[in-house]
Amino acid sequence: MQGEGIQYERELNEEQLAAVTAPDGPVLVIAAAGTGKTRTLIYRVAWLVERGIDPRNILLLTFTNKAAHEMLDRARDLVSHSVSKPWGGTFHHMANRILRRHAEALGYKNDYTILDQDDARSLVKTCTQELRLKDKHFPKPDVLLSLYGYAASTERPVEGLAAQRFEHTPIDVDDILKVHTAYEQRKRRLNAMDFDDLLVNGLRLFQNHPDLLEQYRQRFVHTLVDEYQDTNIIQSSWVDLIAGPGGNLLVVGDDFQSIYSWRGANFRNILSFPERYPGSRMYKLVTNYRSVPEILGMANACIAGNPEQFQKTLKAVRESYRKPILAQLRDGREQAGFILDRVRALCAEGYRMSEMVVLYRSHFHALEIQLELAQQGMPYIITSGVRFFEQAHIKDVTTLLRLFSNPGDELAFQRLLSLWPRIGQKTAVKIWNALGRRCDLRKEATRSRLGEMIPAAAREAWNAVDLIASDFDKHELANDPGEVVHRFTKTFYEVYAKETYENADRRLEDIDELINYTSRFETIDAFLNEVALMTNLDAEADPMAGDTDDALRLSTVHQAKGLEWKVVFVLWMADGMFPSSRSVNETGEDAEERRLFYVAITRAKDELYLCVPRMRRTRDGGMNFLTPSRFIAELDPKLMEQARVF
DNA sequence: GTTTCGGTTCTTTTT
DNA sequence: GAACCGAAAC
Repeated sequence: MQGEGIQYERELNEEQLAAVTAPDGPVLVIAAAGTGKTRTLIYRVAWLVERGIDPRNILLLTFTNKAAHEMLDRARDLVSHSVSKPWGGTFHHMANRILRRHAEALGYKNDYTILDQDDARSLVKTCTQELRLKDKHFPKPDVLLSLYGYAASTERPVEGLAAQRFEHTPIDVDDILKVHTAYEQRKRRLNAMDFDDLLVNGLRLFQNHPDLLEQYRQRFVHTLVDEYQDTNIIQSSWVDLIAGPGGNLLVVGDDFQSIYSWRGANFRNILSFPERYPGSRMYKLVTNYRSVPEILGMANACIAGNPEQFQKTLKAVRESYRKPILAQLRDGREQAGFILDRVRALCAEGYRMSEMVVLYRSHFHALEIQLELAQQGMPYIITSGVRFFEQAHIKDVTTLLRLFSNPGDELAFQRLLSLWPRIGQKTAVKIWNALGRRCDLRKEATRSRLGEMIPAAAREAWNAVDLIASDFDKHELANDPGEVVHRFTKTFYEVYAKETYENADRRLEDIDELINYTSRFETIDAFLNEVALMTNLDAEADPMAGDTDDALRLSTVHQAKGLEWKVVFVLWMADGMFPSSRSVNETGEDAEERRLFYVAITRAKDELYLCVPRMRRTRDGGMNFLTPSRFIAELDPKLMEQARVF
């Protein structure tokens, strides 16, 4: 496709073409699963550029880094004749990009630190400890953080939410608030923002500084938003401001696939778009190219009864094939056995392992099948719970970078010192305070004072860091994050890892991969700025991914969103597991879980297997009988085929 | 007083 | 895995 040669009529269907060539002004595109949503967005960008819009004046917003990369790459290919490139990235990414230039307007310094989940967790933990609230029944940092995060992303006060959530517990809401206040103060003192702060401050910046808003409004003549159904109120307000009333805003989404309400997403943002933007146009994409009609039939049926949605029915274009298969199984072991058998049979039919996926509600549901796959030597890839950049060893080796970049980064300081022998939390805090709550390793005076305070057992470890620090300016290490990590690993962490971890080799390989990855960044600051907003390496960077061998993928349904496979297995279709009892109990509804089930079904192109085990082993060795998932029970049995198992 | 070690328990979903 | 707890070691 060479720029001017895009044949819109030939390359798009009627529905897509209408959306792509929509006139200026607000546009809502309801794009059901597998109807070419990404294609539509990309062609819209191309179309705008062809009509004379400078790509730099186009803003493309997504939720995940992966979607951002995919779209920006494809859009840039399509408009390759143009010199400039569209702006784009995740909401967090864009907020960060803007805040880096204007954070001072909100009382931060522009070199603020971004706290990832792990950092935020330890900060909340410290706050809880300092307030002497740490006892058995006090909520864990993760629980508190999810509450605070939910409050931030729904613009509701913590107080009311806390009262609600801890209603039938002895927990004092005042204590929850005290920790919250302490956490907020602490972040300010550290000049740090967590993920929610990025969005909240991004919005505040535009609300409080109309001059800045105006500047960016002029910059972004056209705004496009992907997965609009997953926006929270902060994100949608931010988009409203950037676009302005009647602005050139095109949002794409599918209310059927809204699955992030637990982190504040509000699918009413998409439902109310027509009212919020009077005169907006709406386009619907319902022609599905992905799945066979049998799978679409089930998808349509499973979601139809949900309340509050834009009703739509997926239209099939593919030829009739096999019905989805319902496999009734004894327990998790039989389930694993069944899947392995089917995978082998399908391979014999000509499918590749990488064309199949095993989906489940929660990570721990995949335990048994993982064991079975490993035992039988079948290759698999799992997108696990812990993200690449949040693994202990990766965080360990980046602490030094953080401290060089921001000498006031207390979290980094404490993590670094805790790696050394005979230094735990208490000692680290003591030394930090003695240094004046700041540790600029580039200053020789700081280094010698630190050296004096280190316990004898930690001397050797300290010397390794001292050496890197004294070389820092001489060798311009600020411009070489990989070199710093490399030196740190060679002179200290390699030995530490071997002493600490059973699987040290694998972890050291990860570190090599990390060093390799840093080469694309010119400075430590540039690297750190990106790293906090990244999740896992293989989703981001093509050099690492791509060449993975043919393997079966295991994934949560959430992580599978937007992807497709020829064959899909869904595990543990039992009430309490899918739908998750926790979700149903907390919200009192199962509509979102049903949407999640819809997402799972619509990932499948050719074949779909729903596994229903009858019982599950409990931790104490007993057996639990399971009720088949309501999502299966409410479907017409004619929509599926019973599997003969063994 | 602190740190370390060993055993135990628990895992929703993500930027 | 990794967070947690209690007990032993420094």
